[in-house]
Amino acid sequence: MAMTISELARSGGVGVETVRYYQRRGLLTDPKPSASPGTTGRRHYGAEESQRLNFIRSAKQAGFTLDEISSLLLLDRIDDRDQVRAIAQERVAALNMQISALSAARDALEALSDECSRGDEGACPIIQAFGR
Amino acid sequence: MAMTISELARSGGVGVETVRYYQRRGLLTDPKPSASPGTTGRRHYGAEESQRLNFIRSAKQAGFTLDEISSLLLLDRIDDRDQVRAIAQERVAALNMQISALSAARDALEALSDECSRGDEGACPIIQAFGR
DNA sequence: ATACGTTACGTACCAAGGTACGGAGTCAAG
DNA sequence: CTTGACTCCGTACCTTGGTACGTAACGTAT
Repeated sequence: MAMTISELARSGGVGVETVRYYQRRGLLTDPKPSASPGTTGRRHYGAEESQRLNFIRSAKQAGFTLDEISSLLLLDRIDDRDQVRAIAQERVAALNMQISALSAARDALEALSDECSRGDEGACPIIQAFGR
Repeated sequence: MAMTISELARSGGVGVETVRYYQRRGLLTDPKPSASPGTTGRRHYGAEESQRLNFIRSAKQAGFTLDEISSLLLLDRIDDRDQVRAIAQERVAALNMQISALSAARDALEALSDECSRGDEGACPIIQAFGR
């Protein structure tokens, strides 16, 4: 359960440098290196840090910025349900907009690509049509 | 029809600096300043540049990088339909994947947000659940 | 005990896509 | 004819999210 930094990184599917970067950003706690084994000890991480790291990964996939993730972690610490929910719903709304935008772009692009393969003369209408 | 750079920028919904940046990147042609009005003339832009700028905007929304947009414009100039179509379909595939990923994230986030508003005790389960 | 792999720490660098700034010239309206 | 807005040009800087590098000290397997 006690992990070194590289084990923690592996458990979260990121690199060691990324873990350190998150620590610098305050997203992961930076435990004092335990002085037990040597004079300059190494840091040890447990399940909690691993969970935090996984949360960061999921939240990033959901489109949260590291700053927003930072806020979420803070709000979780101070137990502010309402704020957490508000941020989450804001993100859901943003995701919905983004999904529509991407869907529209995909449909347009697909239609144009089809048109492009049907005709034989001249350039693809993609640039012309997309430039409207 | 003859526009100054700021009119062109406005027509494309971007800033003047962005137009210049696109010119530096080779995405927009950089016409020689006409020497007709003064000694050091200003550049004049027409419908073609405006269309290109609009194309860039649309393509960016569809998730193309500026480098890819650059390629598309080149392929359009040399009339390489097949390549244009191939790039477009690649992008369609990427868009589909991205859309699924975002939809999954939205669904998860929405479910968690609902759960969060139902319970009353303790912290929102968002961090815990997302951290799995 | 010696070599190899990690760790810690600090600093520098990267890519993408802009955005800002300074200085000089120029155009257009009052 | 003066004032203010705009242009040109070059260069520097910004944000986000990392990645790389160098040094020194450590710990583990042989």
